[in-house]
Amino acid sequence: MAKAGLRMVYARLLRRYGPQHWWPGDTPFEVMVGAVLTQNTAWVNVERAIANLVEANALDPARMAAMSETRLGELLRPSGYFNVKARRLRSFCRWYLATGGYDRLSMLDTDDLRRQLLAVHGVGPETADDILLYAFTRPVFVIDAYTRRIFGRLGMITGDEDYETLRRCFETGLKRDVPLYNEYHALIVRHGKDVCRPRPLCGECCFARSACAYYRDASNP
DNA sequence: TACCAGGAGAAAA
DNA sequence: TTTTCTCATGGT
Repeated sequence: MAKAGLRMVYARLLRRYGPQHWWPGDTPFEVMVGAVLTQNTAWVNVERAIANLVEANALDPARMAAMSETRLGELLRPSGYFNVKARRLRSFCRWYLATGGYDRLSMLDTDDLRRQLLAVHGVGPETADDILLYAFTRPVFVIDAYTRRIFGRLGMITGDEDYETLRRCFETGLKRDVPLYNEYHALIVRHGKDVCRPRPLCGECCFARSACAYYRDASNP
């Protein structure tokens, strides 16, 4: 993928939306919990589930690991897939405690930490990379559905490449820079929510053609 | 009413 | 190995 194209899209997204100040979460552990809960789920519903955890004084790896899946599922209900996510979060918390928590995990190199995350039940490539970038501040580019849709419509990718292929595309096309990866992914999500929807909701973005007319038209901000 | 949302794992082909 | 199915609440 053309490096100039990647830089151009970033510059235009940043100019249009400004810094997004991601990830919403007060602690690295809360970021990790949010990364699991947001799987195929709107963030507003994740916030409700996290609020339930805080209210129950359960936003803690030891307490979540000790809680029954049924009880944890009740707290996670607003985020959807609550039975699935209760099991995944308990698996994650058991792993997190067994490995010694944040300080010990921070000592691992990025590749090793990524391999360990991917071995946890319920942590796939996107969730692992969310955690690496936003909780451990590692230079890993997160690929999500918005990334595929936006860059597919721009004609820069086909959109059906496998995850690792796309991650390499972005990481080799951009300098290894945590603040850049952080902001770029946040802007992609913002633009995806804003105008680059699955179906046309406004005239700003072309949904009928393979390329995105919005970014082809240099007069747009 | 139908679609969509910051995926992942299991089952089926 | 690749594709399809399942999980679920809440907003638009």
